[in-house]
Amino acid sequence: MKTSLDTIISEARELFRDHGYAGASMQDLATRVGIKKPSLYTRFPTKESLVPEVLALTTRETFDDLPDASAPWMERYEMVLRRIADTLSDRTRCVGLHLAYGINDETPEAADAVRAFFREQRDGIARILMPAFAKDTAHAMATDALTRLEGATLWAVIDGDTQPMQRAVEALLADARASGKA
Amino acid sequence: MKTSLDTIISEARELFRDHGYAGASMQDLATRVGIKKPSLYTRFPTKESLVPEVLALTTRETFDDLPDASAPWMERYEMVLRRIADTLSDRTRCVGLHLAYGINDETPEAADAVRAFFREQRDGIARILMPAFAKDTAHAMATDALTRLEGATLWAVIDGDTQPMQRAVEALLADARASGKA
DNA sequence: CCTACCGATCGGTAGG
DNA sequence: CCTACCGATCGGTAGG
Repeated sequence: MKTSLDTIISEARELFRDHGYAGASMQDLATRVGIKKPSLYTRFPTKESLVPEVLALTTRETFDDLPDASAPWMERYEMVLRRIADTLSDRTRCVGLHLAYGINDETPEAADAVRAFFREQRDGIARILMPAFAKDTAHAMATDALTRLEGATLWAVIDGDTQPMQRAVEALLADARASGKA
Repeated sequence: MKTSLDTIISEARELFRDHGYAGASMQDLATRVGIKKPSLYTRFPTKESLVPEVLALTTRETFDDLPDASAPWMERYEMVLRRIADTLSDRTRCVGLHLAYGINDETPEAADAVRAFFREQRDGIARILMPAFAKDTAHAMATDALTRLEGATLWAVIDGDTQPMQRAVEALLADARASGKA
């Protein structure tokens, strides 16, 4: 029975999240999915090639099945922020941030994928805010929302404390409610 | 001529910041400071033992030479936030965050040092806010300030964009001015 | 999907 | 502060 691509990508994500790009090994990944290391290389030509797949999976999980654009923007905004915050609280670290910190000039494809990932996250959130805010404002708000949620993972990592994450969500929602057009 | 401890610690910090704990090698560090790898081990028994030193240096640079406690709290708060933000913008990544994400159960001394580092950062900022806020409020504000500054490094890393960092500083200062006792 | 293997590099040590 | 070395592990390949 062939090990599914999705299983490999999902396990690779756990390794990248917990150990970073340099700290995650192809041998560990092979062991996790129950095959030998050379078999991994029949699906993925390099370790680096796993990065775009891992991030694409995360993008899908972030934005799939949101209420459609006919729903109130505030409802959609709240849902996406809570979804991101819950995932980060649950997994402690953000795989995108760990990869962003860990990739460098020697892994340019991975670097491009990380950049694209966070731009998609930001643009996806900004689009939700577009009905109620000017384009530039929506972009800045989306950037700052991600900034606060990502930063809050620090306390989850060192203390297991997810209160800063919860405070960030509530503050962001209150800001949006206070300044957005109904 | 013996290579000074401070030089080694400072160079180790650059490596940890840019490559993380797993990605920084003792060989690279030795090459940077111009000695052979075994000579490093006459000063530091393990790679892990560099972590507390690196973070202690950073704590000193964060809090040394602030205006003393007789100065207005807002002046001291602004100075420490700008100092942290400028360092993070300048270096792109935060060494503490990269280490926090990279250490694990196999490096317990490093994990303890990272925890202590961020508690000191938070407590140092909270103490500055104490004259104007209740203790719990000051702690939460300090935690959230660090959260936002650390999160803003994301955009510095992926885009070289330091505007989110500047927005975070201005927002934090405005919040403090609005809610603090004169 | 496997066994077997490659050169390079890892953290760290022996011994001077 | 050095030369020389240790076993382990790295990403990746040959060949079936």
